[in-house]
Amino acid sequence: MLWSQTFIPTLKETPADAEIVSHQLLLRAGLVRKLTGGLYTFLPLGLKVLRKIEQIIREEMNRAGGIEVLMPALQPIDIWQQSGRYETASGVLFKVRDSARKDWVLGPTHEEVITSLAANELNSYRQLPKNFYQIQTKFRDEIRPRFGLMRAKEFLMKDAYSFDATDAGAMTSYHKMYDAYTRIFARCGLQAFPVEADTGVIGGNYSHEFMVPAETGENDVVYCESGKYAANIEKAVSRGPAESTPSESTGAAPEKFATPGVVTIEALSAAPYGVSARHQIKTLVFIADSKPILVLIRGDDSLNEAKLMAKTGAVQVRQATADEIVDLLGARPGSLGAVASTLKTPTVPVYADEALRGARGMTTGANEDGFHLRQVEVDRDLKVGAWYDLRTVKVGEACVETGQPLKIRRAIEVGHVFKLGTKYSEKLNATFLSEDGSRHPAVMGCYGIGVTRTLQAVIEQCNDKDGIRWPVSVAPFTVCITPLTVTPESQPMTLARELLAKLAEAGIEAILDDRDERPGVKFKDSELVGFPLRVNLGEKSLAKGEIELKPRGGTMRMVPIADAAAEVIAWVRAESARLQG
RNA sequence: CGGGACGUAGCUCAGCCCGGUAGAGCACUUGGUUUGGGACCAAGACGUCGCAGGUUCAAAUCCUGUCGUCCCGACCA
Repeated sequence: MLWSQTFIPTLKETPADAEIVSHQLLLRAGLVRKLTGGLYTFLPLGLKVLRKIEQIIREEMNRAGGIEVLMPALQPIDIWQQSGRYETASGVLFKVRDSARKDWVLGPTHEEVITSLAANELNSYRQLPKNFYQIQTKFRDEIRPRFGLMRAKEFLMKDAYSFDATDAGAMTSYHKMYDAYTRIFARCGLQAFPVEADTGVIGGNYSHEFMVPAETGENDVVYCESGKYAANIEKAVSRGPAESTPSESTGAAPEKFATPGVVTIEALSAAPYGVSARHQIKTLVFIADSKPILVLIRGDDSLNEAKLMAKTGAVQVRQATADEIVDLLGARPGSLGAVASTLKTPTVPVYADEALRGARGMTTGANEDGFHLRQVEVDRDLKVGAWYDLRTVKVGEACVETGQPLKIRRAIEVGHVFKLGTKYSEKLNATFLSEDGSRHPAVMGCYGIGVTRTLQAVIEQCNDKDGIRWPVSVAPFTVCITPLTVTPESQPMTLARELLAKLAEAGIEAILDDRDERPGVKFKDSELVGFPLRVNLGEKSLAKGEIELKPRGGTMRMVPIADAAAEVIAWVRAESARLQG
């Protein structure tokens, strides 16, 4: 490929609306251009990278037994109503109306479609297991698209769906995908690691996310340095808070005291009250699937809403408004409590975090503005409907596996594997006949990789002050041939064309920078775009019979003209081998 | 949806506070000189100052509304 015959609009300056380095480099290296918020055009080099990532995914999915299909992006709403997600996922659904005024959905994911297919086509245990996958555009009405391709309204995703006859079979399918994902990210040159994950609206009961460590990620990962435990903070557990919960008896009954104007944990910890956060019970009011619930957390802990949803099985949870709270409890936020004798509506369900078990000598709101209760004993004074682990793990707490202090870091989620069970197969009638003639719903799994997000994650992880540093496996071109003179019959240009042809013969994709630009411009551009290896052909070196090999981010090496092609091929093969996993 | 910032040339930005004929650098066009790390000189082209309304003799500048973008939060498969 000749540089002059493709389209690589590099930018010297950083675009104002790109905040994080990978987004800036996507634009500066001429890989993508924005149409509007959350929608991007892939330019030739960006598209080449995308295709290479897709190819790696295809190879590994095929190796793991995946069968490629392509499903419609435009979907009828009835299957979404059938699965129950027309309501629960309505926040991200793009809906469109046709000329007959019928409504459709632009697919944000494809469980409904693939399960409909399975319902029709997979009728016998003899056909199982099956694992279908596709690489396809997804549409999600993200509330706030951001960071370029990281969170977009339209993006490319690889999604796979497995169908098994048994739970054990489903676990095998799951682990095949888990292993395939490990290989895929390694081959893309990404350091990605699996963590235990919450399943969210998609449902199911077992799940891992593949995370790329990055400060700009949108996820917090809790991990133990031993490597024996890692989990998304939405799911993470520990051996409990660093400081124990008070359990000493302090009195025969709760005692009401005036706390005018005190509506925060901090204010109650300060003089003149001096009730440490650890001695307080935080009472939160949520509306879970349209019904109010009380959630109790120790004062120095914070509620983990993902856990609340997972543990209570609620599909939609939101904080109650101030008015709803006054209606329910007769007091405003800041004076709320769950002490049974103060509850205006004693039937409201009360869920408490495990850390509050057996707590005594606690202080909590009196459900009367400006008053709190002290000497509260949880077992004696409260009616807790259910105990759950609802708190968010904090740095330094003991790892459940090793007891070592846990750490937290930010990360980008590039892949997610779920064991779904029979949630969708039951609702959409994807059943099969087993050997004994009985009918069962297929046991499903689903597995996603954000292809466009993976592309950007590679940039986020592989860059320096000069630009991108593509791993050879996904680089738009592995070699950039750079003659410093480009007049057609000059020695640099002649040798450059010969080298391009020899590399092509060896199956190596190179780009020849035939632009009539000063050397500095070409060097800067090739480093910005991030080709793994640059070959300089300049009059000075050629006069000495040498060609220059400059790996991106490495040191220059001179090789005899005659050996150039062989040296380049050897370098590329060695680099590729390193990523093959 | 709440909070914040910003919309001026293709890009990065100044001008706005304090109203008075639209600016710089880069990019682009032409000519010349250069040619191993984002060259230099000269000439040139490029704008309904996001949009709509208002105040005013006069609005990029002040006021109101609106649209868009980015960030934080909420939300999020």
